[in-house]
Amino acid sequence: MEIETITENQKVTSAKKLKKMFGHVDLRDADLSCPVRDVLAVVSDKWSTLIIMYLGYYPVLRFNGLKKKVYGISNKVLSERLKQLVGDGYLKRTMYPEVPVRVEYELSDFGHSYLEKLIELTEWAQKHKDCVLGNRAKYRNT
Amino acid sequence: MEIETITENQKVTSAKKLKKMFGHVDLRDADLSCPVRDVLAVVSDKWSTLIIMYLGYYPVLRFNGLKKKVYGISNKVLSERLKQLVGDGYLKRTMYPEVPVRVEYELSDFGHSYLEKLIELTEWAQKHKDCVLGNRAKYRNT
DNA sequence: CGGCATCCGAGTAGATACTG
DNA sequence: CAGTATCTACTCGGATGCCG
Repeated sequence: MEIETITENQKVTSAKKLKKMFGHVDLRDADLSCPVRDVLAVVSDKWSTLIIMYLGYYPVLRFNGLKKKVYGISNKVLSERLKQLVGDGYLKRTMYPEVPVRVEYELSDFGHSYLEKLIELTEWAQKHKDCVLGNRAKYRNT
Repeated sequence: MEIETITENQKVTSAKKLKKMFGHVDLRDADLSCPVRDVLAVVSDKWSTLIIMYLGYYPVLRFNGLKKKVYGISNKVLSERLKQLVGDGYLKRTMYPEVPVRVEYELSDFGHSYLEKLIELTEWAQKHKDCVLGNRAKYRNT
């Protein structure tokens, strides 16, 4: 017993969903036309994920605040990611034209919706990490 | 009306989950100690995702079969990803010592479990892609 | 057929310094 | 404070050729 058993039925269901998703898409432009890939690009990114998670934890953070939380990120990358995340609508950016300026970042509703998915995924990952690590250990005979 | 509304309650729930997840983790080694990140690494990868999805669609595929399906992937990367996916337990690799050899890849139960998560995420992405693309269009004034 | 070894080019991250 | 600019270093993907 390693993980919960996957029934044949579930497999078929998955296959059907996949068929609906890209069964009709020509293979050749699967990654060109795929907007999903595009959206998923955010998941892919280590820093973006951390930024979003920290903003789910601390509702509002400023640039240097984020920089402290997201340990190890450089100015450049943080600023890039923030711009991208704001541009894609995950974050809301509010600027207060004081002196010195104050800029606050927080999750948008869309960002929160995304965060929920991200948390689900993370929970799954935590539940199964031992499985992966176990497998990895077993194959440590290169 | 852009996306389903996120209630305050949901936000609080997310925050609590996050707290449980890494509230106790020291920031400094968040990405060192984080096994989740590790597991998530697979999601991050464009090719791995495609491989897993195609194997959810076609139950069994061989090297060159995969290469045809996962259009545009190079031998090197395919072989790397396969090795990694097999090593992490997502895929099962069966070799038939015929001449010429035949090697078949299929999803393990763990892989199927992962695929379900992946599909969920993809469905979410599809549902929200317009939102992202819309946002992106709005911010096209750099 | 099912890969692995090698080389090369492009993109990306990181560190540091500087500006409104 | 909230970034931008620049330079370097390194990784990663793609193409090609070879081997059991």
